This record gives sequence, C-alpha cells and structure tokens, in this order.
Amino acid sequence: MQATEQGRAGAAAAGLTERQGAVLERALGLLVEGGERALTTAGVARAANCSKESLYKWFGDRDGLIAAMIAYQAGKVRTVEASAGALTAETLRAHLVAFAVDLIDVLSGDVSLALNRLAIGQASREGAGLGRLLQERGRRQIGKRAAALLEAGRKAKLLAFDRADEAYGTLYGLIVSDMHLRMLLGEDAAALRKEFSPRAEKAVDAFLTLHGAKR
Amino acid sequence: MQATEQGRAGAAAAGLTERQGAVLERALGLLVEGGERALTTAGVARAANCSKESLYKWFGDRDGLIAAMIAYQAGKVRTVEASAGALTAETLRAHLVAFAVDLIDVLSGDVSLALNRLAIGQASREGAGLGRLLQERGRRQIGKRAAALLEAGRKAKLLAFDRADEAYGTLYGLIVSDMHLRMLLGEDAAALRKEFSPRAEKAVDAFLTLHGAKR
DNA sequence: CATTATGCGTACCGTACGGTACGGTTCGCA
DNA sequence: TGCGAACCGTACCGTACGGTACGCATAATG
Repeated sequence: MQATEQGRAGAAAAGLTERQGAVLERALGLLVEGGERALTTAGVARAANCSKESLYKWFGDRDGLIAAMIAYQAGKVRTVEASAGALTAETLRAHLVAFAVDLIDVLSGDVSLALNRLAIGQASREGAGLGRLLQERGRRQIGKRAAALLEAGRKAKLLAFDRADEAYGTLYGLIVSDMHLRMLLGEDAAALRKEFSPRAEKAVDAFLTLHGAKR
Repeated sequence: MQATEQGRAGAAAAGLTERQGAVLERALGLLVEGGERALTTAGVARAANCSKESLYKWFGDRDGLIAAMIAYQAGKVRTVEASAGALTAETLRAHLVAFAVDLIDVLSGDVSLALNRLAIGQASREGAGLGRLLQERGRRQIGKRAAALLEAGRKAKLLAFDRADEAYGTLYGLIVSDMHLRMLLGEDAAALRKEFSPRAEKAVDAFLTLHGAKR
C-alpha cells in the first residue's frame, strides 16, 4: 500500500492516522471492485491486513466506516481555484469548458460512482444521512468553483443572471443531462465520457446563449 | 389487495396472471417502504399471502422477481400521446411545460425512486442488466413522447435542431438538472417537486431560447 | 527488565437471508 | 365423487454477515 499525496491529505483532513487512511483506501478499492456486497468488515480487515477489532475501535460501526470512507475521499478532492486574471469572453468560455470537462471527470470516476451508488442504496433503508454527507462534502467543492466562476463572469459583465444557484443549475443540467444517472445504472462510464467530449463545448455555448451578456 | 386498472395492464403486458401481478404490487410496496433490505423472499411471501415456493416457481429467482417487478411497473406506465391538433408557439410551449411537469412527476414517484435505487445498487455488483432494463422499459416511453413532441415542433417550423436526441438531452438537462440525483440520495422528493413547479416554465423558456425557431 | 498499550489473526455467536422440501388444503375437471 | 394440479404455511438447511472476545506478538515507556 502506497501512501499517496492525496491520500495523506484525505487522512489529515478527516483527522485520521496514515494507517487508518490506508485502510480506508483499501476499503474504497473493495467497494469499487465489487460494490456494496464486497464491503464486508471481514473483507476490509483481510484486504487491509488489520483486525476487525481495530476497525470497530477506529470507526465504531460499519456505517461509521462508510462515513469515514466518504469523508476521506472528499478530503482528497482539491478544487482548482480559478485564475484571478482578467476575464474576457474567450477565457470565460475556456474556463467554463474546462469546468465542464472536470465535472464529468469527477462524476464518471470509479470511486465517485461507487460511493454514490452506496449512498443511494443506503438512502432507501435509512435517512438521507450518507446522501447529505456525500452531497455536502463532494459537491460543495465543485459547486464553489462554479459559483466563483459565474460570479466573476457577472462582475466582468460577461454573464447575466438573477440568482447564481439557478444559473449553476442550468449549467449543470446542460453539461450532465442524464449522463450521471446512466453511469450509475451501469452504462460504461468510459464510453459515455468519450461521447461527451464534443458535447462539452456545445453545453457551454448553450449556457452562454442563455446567460451571456448581450454584447 | 385491490386489482387496479393499471395493475391489470401491467400484469397483462408482462404476460402474468392477475394473482402474480398482485404479488408484484405487494413487493413494490415493500420495496418503497423499506428499501432493498425489506425486499426478502420471505417478506414478499408473507405480505402477499403466498408461499415462497410459488415465488420461486413463478419468478425463478430473487433477481427474476426484481426483473418482473420492473417489467410490471413499466407496463403500468402509459404515455399520453400528444394531441395531433395544429401546433402554435403557445400550444407547443404548453405541451413542453406539461411534459416537464409529467417528467418530474414520474422521476419523483415513490416507486420510480425505489426501483432506480434498487437497479443502481445492483449495477455495482453485477452487470448493467437491471439498469438497462429500467432504462429501456421506463425511459423509452417518456422519451418517445418527447421525441414526438420535438419532431412535431420541428415540422411546424417552431423548433430548430439538428439531432432530435441531442435536443432531447438538452431539454432533459434543463428540466431535471440534478434533482433526480438529489432525490435518489434521499432528499425529500415532495419538497423538491414543490420547489420545481415554478422552474418548469423557466426550463421550457430556456429550451425555446436555444431551439425555438427565429420568428 | 517489567509493564502497558496497540493491534493482528482467529475463533466464536446470534441472526437473517436465499433457496428447498413437505404436509395439508382448495379448486377445477372428468 | 374421485383425481390431480396449484398453492399456502411452515419448517428446514447452508451460508454469510455484523459484531465481540481472546490469545499472542510487538514496541514504546518507566
């Protein structure tokens, strides 16, 4: 088990030791590979070369383990902050396209899909706890980046909208459409991502048609 | 157990007896109420007053039962065919808004959410079989309606687009945005649907801005 | 060196589930 | 009326999982 850079960051962000982070990494691997069924306490202990007793001491519970996995994974995500340089229509468009590509990359990632599937499965049998956690931790970051980008565009008189969150919702819908759901349902993520590439610019252009300031 | 009209239609569409349809209805109820954990063979048998042996005889397997539930539910959905009357800009807009509302209604339905959660959970541990089934059976219907509507709009020179499926993807994204995912993750569907109501018209207006024919 | 803490590996327990088998009952049909 | 098919209710079996307990090794600390 190699302790990666983001791995350490994820562990530190969640207040965990490096060892515990490594265990969570293995657990995420199991989840990605075999779904929720593969995420058994015995399986995690075996794969991570630790004892079940330690798992329960560290994370308290299977649900605690899952929550820790989400927090750990969220801690690895680092938002690229938009360059604060002067914004022109062209650079704004480029930033938006880059955002679209990054968004799809995040949503189509193995770990992201696996965690979303896990939280969705859990959502039915108990409260929306994990779902909220995933939403808060994961989406907050990418949403902040989008909000900053939109706000900068408005300040530069390149975008026009009343409410930033509504504009973000529009942008999100134009980019993602039903791709996320289809990937969650098992459609090949790589194929969908490929098919998406040419669509990123179209989505951004559509968004600019809707919210670009009249020149 | 009351045999509803759509219930009979669903059973007939799947080539099942009325009794088997009633059993599937109870199974769907269990799934909606308690998620996948509640969908045990013993539980279904108890709730439907039938024996486990009959379940296995009829559906072969737990997965067969689930597939039958999806097919049965899909059989209940009947698409409202668009009125073939003359299409004006106003009636097209009205039809699109109605479509948007219906789409959200379908996606936010208890049974739809439960089945989607089930298929998503299953997608991780085995192929995309159930996901494809759900996609084909459920989405085909509503997609057909949208395609017909868009095509009619184009024929009436009220809409302009190159590919109907891309236009549909745009419309879908504008309407749904991330609402479906949030509902799947456990956010209160009723609240989201309420919040959506005023947005339906905005989404349609945005779509018309993008694809409405210049007048 | 003694002690204490940490943690691994394994064994164990209770429970719950998928799937099968069996006795008894109802109902259509000859 | 007799027969057979369908089916209900229940009991049963093997397995697998979550969670706990125990024995032992390792290492830090005084």
